[in-house]
Amino acid sequence: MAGTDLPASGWGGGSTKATIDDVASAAGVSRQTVTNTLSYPHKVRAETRDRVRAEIQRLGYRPSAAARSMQSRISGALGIELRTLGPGYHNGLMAPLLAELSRAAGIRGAHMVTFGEATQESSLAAYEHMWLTRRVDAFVLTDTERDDPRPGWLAEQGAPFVSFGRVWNDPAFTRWVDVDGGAGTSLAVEHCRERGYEQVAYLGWQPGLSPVMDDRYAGWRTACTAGGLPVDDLGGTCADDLGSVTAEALSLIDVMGGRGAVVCATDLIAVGVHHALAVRGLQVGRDVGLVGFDDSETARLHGLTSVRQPLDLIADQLVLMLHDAFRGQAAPETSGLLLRPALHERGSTRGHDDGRAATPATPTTPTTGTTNGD
Amino acid sequence: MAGTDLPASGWGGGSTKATIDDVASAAGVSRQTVTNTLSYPHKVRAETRDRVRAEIQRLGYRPSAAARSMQSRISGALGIELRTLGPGYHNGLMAPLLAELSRAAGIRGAHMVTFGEATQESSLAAYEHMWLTRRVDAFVLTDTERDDPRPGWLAEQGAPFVSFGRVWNDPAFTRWVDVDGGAGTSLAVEHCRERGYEQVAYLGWQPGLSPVMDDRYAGWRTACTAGGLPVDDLGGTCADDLGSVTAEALSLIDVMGGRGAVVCATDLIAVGVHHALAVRGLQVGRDVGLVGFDDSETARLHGLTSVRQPLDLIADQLVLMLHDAFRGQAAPETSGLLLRPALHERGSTRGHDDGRAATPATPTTPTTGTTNGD
DNA sequence: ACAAGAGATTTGAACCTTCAAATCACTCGG
DNA sequence: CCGAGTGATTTGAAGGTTCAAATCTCTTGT
Repeated sequence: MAGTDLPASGWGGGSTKATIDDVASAAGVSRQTVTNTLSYPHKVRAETRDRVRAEIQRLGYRPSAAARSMQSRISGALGIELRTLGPGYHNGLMAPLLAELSRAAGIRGAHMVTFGEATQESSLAAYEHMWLTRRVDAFVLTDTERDDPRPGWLAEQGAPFVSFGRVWNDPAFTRWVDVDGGAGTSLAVEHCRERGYEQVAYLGWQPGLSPVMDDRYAGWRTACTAGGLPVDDLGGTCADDLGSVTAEALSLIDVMGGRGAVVCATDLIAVGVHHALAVRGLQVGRDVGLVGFDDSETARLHGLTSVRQPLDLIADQLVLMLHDAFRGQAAPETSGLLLRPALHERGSTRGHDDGRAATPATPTTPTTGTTNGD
Repeated sequence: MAGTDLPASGWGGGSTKATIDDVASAAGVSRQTVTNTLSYPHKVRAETRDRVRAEIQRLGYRPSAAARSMQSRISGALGIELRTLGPGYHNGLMAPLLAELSRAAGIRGAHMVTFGEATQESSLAAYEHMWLTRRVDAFVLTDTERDDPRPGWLAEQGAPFVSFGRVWNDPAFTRWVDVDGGAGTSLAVEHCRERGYEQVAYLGWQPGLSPVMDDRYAGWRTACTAGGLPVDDLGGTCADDLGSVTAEALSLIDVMGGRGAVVCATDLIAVGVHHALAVRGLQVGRDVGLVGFDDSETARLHGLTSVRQPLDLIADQLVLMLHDAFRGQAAPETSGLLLRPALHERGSTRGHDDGRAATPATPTTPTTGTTNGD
């Protein structure tokens, strides 16, 4: 037995679809005329064009992405890493962002390719593989950390990339889009004031852990002082567990005397505060206002007013920047793009009910359909 | 001005990387010898092989995915739709699932491609595009609904596909992986009993809305009757807003007299129950046990015991099935694959504290790093 | 009626890889 | 010392597309 002597690849079969030659011979023209019909219609006589188009339609012809990308040396794919370990795995924003990126890329004829290693450290190997095999033209980075090795490595390889979130290593790198978290919390403070809450507290992670969170804190502080609101003893700090959140929330509520509002660094923290309010027998909205951050599913269920990141715009801009980067255009000189979030108002900041109609908490029946998650 | 007369595509540039010919001439051999060195090393003399390998290393050569896939007529990509509208957009399981799929596909030399239309209805057009351009070899379906048009269309096109979640249209279709939700809630009931809760209530969406949710309900009911636990008046039904959840939770708690446990259809519902407990002044775990579903980030923060879907296995199996489907192997005859979830135990079912040490709620400091979400 | 030119269409080449077939270099038995 | 056989390596072809250049077919002015 000689052995079949094939490499242990995979993905055998493959079905047959119409090629450009099929269309050409069916329409009685040459390859190039078909190409022209698709790309430069004005170069083709109307009569021929119609005939070719009819055949394209009939045969369901579409240019093969592989052949096309080989010819052009452009894959039309943008890579984005998804980690199965560490933070980001449960990042509730990742799926929606990816959906928006897919949409935005699609408009430009590109698509998103996800990849990821199981091991946390050797993530660069995955980038290298995607890049050297020309599977992707460029990368979208997310969850960039301080001293993140990826930007440096990509730049070294000459691989175009953009980042969702500032690249803290290198202030000279301007191809990033970020959300102005400070503007978000400022917006929240302003909103609370309008709704009649006299004091606005803040609850977030301890300073110095994350620039993003520090930013949100700063936005609260700025808006309060600008609006003549007190800040002393109203900036609370908690860890990432409910006990810590509840304890700190109770303390803040007591400082404010049970009337006021709390702006939170995340929706999850806001839910913790909501919980603390229940413990104290206070009603969210009427007694104490509450604002979350990220407008997650949790916020919706809890009727939480929450700061909403404009994921659609973010995706549009990231893809646009990548497009520019890939075409070798110069990066914007000044800085990246800082987008302003919006506030999604719900019942948790309806105000102290002076008989005035309140924004309802939009009760809905569960959506039908077989979602395997929540 | 004649005009540049180029199609309005995009993604201009493209950087130059080593090709197989570069390696060949650098090593003083022919193309085929390089291929052989990579795919059939035994066919190449050891000395030559080493020389070629050294050049491959030095030049950073990797076969171009496009050229390769054109040659083999296999793209090595698996498509998965991400919607920017409707349910699924905020499905907290999607990102982790996709990460696991990317990992699992990577092991077989494939990768995931995401796509999606902005418009909800014409989603088939996106599938058609991905398929006819041969950008993907096969598809992974999620969030299949009753009367979902996609399975039928894909089958018609001869496009291989698998589904995460049963395909309710067609019981004869067996290429699916799903989580046995009933087993999950049964597990939860059993766990609660072990921890000393005498009654176990259930709270979920109203029956008939979703087969997945009905399944979870059935699991609870089965386990209770099998274990000699009462079920009358303990199966609660709520809508998708906190008010409804809280009201129903309070009623269940009162029926149980403040001692017992509540198994919930989702983590979000469990948080609502948690909230109701706070309103009644009851302590979660010690007084009333609480189990969620999906082991989301919310569950972690709240110290909720939760049913965990084995996403890594799910992804492995989906990719494996797709691999088989693509190679034209026969589908499994009996049925799809129903995986058993596991229980991630946390403080919310620590039991009525008889002095015995309790499972701590794993308080942690927030992870560092610049996550833009929660 | 014919050269020039414009418009329409076809041919040739290249993109990079892999498979199949052909060639080359050796060793060994007769 | 030659033909056969074996192992190592090279050449040819194909896969589907697009660009550049070549060819063909008219129309128009003189």
